[in-house]
Amino acid sequence: MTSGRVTIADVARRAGVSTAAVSKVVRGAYGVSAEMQAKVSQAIDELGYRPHAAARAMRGRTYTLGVMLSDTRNPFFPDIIEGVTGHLRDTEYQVLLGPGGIEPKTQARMTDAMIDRSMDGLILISPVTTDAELAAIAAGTPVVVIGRHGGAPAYDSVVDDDVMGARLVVDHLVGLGHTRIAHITHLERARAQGLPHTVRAEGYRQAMRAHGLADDMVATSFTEEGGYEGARELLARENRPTAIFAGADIAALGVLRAADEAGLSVPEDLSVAGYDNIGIASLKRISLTSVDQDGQVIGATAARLLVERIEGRTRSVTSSVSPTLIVRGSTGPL
Amino acid sequence: MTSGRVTIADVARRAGVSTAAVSKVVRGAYGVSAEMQAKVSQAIDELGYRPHAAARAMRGRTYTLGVMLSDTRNPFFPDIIEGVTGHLRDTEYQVLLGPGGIEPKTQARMTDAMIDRSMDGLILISPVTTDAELAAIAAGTPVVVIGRHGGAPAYDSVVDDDVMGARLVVDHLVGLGHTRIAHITHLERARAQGLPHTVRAEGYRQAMRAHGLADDMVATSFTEEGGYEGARELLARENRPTAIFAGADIAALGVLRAADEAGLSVPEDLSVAGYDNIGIASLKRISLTSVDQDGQVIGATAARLLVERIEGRTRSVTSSVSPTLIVRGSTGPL
DNA sequence: GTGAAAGCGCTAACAG
DNA sequence: CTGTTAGCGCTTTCAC
Repeated sequence: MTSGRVTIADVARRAGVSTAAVSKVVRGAYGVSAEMQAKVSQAIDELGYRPHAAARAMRGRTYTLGVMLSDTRNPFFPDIIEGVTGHLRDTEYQVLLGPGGIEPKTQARMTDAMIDRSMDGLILISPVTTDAELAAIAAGTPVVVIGRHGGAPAYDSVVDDDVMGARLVVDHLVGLGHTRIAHITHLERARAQGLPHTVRAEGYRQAMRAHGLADDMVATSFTEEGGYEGARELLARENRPTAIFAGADIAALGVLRAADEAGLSVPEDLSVAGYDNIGIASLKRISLTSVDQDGQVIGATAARLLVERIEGRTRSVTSSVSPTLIVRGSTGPL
Repeated sequence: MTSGRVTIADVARRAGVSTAAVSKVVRGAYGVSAEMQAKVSQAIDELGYRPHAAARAMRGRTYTLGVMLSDTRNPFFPDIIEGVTGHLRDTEYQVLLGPGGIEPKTQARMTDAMIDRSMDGLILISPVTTDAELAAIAAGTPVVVIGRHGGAPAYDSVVDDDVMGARLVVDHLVGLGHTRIAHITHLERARAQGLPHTVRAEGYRQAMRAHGLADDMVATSFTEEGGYEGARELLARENRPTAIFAGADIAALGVLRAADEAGLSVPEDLSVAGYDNIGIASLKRISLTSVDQDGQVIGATAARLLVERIEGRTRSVTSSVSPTLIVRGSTGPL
């Protein structure tokens, strides 16, 4: 092993060509003869040359795409990530994930860090930020936003049709005879709009109104604990709901805990539904009725749109994925 | 907004100093007067200057640490990540996660990608690779390996005492009167040694022998499906085990599903224990007895060791974290 | 204590 | 089709 790293100059010397030629071969750029291609490729293999990403970043691309995760703990993310990496598997792009946390400040720090590192494009999952900030980011770097409704010209969007998802749940519960159907949503401190929970809550409200029913919402957080607290509050009411629709499965798990503790049988005494159809929802012991949004398709779509943008598309695209209702044992007739 | 990005030269011009001076102030390097410091800082704020990571990478550090994730779906990871990011919160370092997948090949591709991107250090979580490859990586970049026993001089290690964890489970089950205690482990295709599942299996075997009992293992995978399949196989035996110890909670969830489907009550007909104490293990409906390894501490420790290495330590360190047994409702007397 | 200047490895014109 | 050359933004000697 030589002292330093193998550079393009080493390869050029070995192959007896110029550094520019090596650069072209590496990038598969136009204008190289087959002979040159062969010589250089051989030298690359012999020397074990690997392009230095930072040096590339100074002039061209980094072939790095960043995915900003808003909450590492959300079991829905692995599906999206799998969709993204799966779509990019046979390309030159590498995917790096940035744990942004749930605070606007930490998320902003993360996106800044990704931009500082010259990433070629960014996928932001449910970013908690203002439209203005988002537009500012997208002005300098190709961006695809996942899970935020009401797209903007500056970036592409991939969303689940959350209004439809919420309606599917309400229709299902009403069909079972329920009328006192409560909803647990996520309390947002930031002034961000069009986030999934907001739209789900709005869809819930619309669907209830369409059935001539009064809505009943409580805002905690999309965590197991948040669902638990929300359910405790709802179940303590004198005329308690007979069904609870949690805006996320993770919160629905908390609802189930609260029901267990209150000695209520599910679904006999209380029907429970969630959203996201996370893996454990299908466990027999959980058997949670949930809305499935196919994270893999969402992730793959986001990756596709991002690459298109990087490669030149400027017209904004919004892709909407239709959810489906998965009925399981946690919901039943009144 | 000017056409290009704000560079160190812009700041220097504004502050009326040299670029070298600005560089020193930005890095907090030795040898700058308070006056200089103030002038430059002000110019940085006014211009909104941000250091260009790629340019820095050409000469010095990138202030980027990479965490290679071997399986995004493992619910145990968020704890580790939280520990890592928490420890690094008030430092200049940024953490980027690399989804390496479960294949040796994809993991290698990921670590290569991280090295190409000049990351200052790498944390590898349960990497599936040979000791030789690991040593080669660590020769060029500071590395901390999580969850792999039998450390090496080239890198630091943070491990859970898996032998102890397995013993805790076996002792607990034997104390409840069980003698036919089976273990579900992960089938490794690669020739990697010292991975957690291997050590847990070995710990299980040792503990069983210490009690004068015969071991009974089945190797599938640490997934919900793997646990399900393993349990199906075990429960189909004529003299079926009365207790199943799964090497990971995620697999234990599959065991519970198999038990439910077979019409077996837990823990009356079958005791089930897992490992990792993932969040949902505490849900009343799951109530899984499990071994807790405090991922936050593991993550924070790994981050601390990595920074120490980056800053010059060369002596290898291995940090072992003691697990604890969390007894819940899934295990009971025979 | 401060500044001038030489690169780090690569890409993008532009000549040949 | 191939080679020469000029930087990208930053850090780092080394003079002053």
